[in-house]
Amino acid sequence: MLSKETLTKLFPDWEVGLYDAILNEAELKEAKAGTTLLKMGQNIKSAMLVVEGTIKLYQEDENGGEYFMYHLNPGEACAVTLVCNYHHEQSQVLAKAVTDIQYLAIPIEFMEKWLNEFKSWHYFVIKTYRSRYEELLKTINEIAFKNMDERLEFYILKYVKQFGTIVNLTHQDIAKDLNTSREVISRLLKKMEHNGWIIMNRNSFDWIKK
Amino acid sequence: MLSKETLTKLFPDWEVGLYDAILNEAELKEAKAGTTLLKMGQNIKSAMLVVEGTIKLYQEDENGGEYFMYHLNPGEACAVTLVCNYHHEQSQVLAKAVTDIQYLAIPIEFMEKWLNEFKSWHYFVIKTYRSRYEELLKTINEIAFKNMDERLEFYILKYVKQFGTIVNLTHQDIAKDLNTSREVISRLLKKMEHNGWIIMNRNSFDWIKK
DNA sequence: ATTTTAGTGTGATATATGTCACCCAATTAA
DNA sequence: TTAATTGGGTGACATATATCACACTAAAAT
Repeated sequence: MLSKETLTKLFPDWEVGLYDAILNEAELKEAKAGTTLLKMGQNIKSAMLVVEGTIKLYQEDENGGEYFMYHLNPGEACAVTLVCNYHHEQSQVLAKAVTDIQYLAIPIEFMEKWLNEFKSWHYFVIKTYRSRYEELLKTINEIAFKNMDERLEFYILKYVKQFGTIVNLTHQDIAKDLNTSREVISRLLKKMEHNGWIIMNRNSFDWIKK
Repeated sequence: MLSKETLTKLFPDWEVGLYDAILNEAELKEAKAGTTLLKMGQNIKSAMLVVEGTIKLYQEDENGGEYFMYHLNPGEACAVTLVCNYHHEQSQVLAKAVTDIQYLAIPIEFMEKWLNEFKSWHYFVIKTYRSRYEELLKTINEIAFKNMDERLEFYILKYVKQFGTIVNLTHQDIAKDLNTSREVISRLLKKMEHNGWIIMNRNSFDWIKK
């Protein structure tokens, strides 16, 4: 069950009334690792705040391509679901649970209301947009200017920062996230192994650079 | 001189006090077409609201590469300059005036203050972030999934939407914005000419597709 | 224990784009 | 008027990445 204490830890900057509003209106949901939480074009019916676990956010194209953009961690919210008007109701991103997760689902009709009622909610929304905007800028920088080897390193570093140096991903997983092919990733990882940046195992490798 | 009337037209959703605050605290500045208004890494000392003209926003990399992301028009604000805390003071984007422009410069010390004082400012900031976030998503979609011919078409369409079907850009201009080389753009435009999508002239072409 | 599947390695080749070299034509400067 | 500059066209080639084909091995399923 969700306690005010948990909320206080996750969202330390909120005002008291907002915790109550969450307790009254939000539903605490769970999802298994691997679940797709939000698809491109899907109608948004509730805002998503992460309580436990990690979510990965992707840009998705018409032909099933995906590009990984950033992680969402406990205390963070999915920006696109914080809809503050009724014009935008379609998701423009793909969201997947990477671990088992718990999240708060808040019906979007409260978004407008809470913006009026709670100053700390207002700040939270701005902070969320701002930080996600920055993540997107980094992503654009990578794709627009970097070759695949650098993008792969950047990708691995994001993983390592989240989960530690043992990278439990197959080459195919990585290839999908970077919208390239498995062979390309295999070859680049081999090169990293030669350079002494990683130690490779089946299904995983260890990032030991520096 | 800046009048309350002008402000009302540009920012119809604001509350009255906010217009007064702008009139008291903002400086109306001008810049010639081509001026760089904001560079990557530059300290942000004021928020930028467009009054007249058009600004182009770019992602910039260490080696001088640029990638065009979106336009800012009158009534719109540069999201990165709407700093609401003092941790982020470095610009992560490059902003250039494409036409002669007028803009409001608001010292960033008012950002925090106005968020507290004016509800309509708060909404304005959120709306700004939200719409820019969406632009970045589109940009990522283009770079991550599309070939240069499609990206060029998308680029031209953004121009056409802003300025009309006569595209007054050299191949070199376009190449720079898409972080590619002039020859590539020349060849793709030639192909579009063959397809009957454009009529080419020196220094410009006319987009006649459909 | 044997078969199947998933993960990986690697050569060969295709394609998109980047780079270089050079040309020509139009415009601008001298 | 002539020279210089800018914009554009195009072949040749380099490079990064995508794609195909196939082999090998560890793990999982039977």
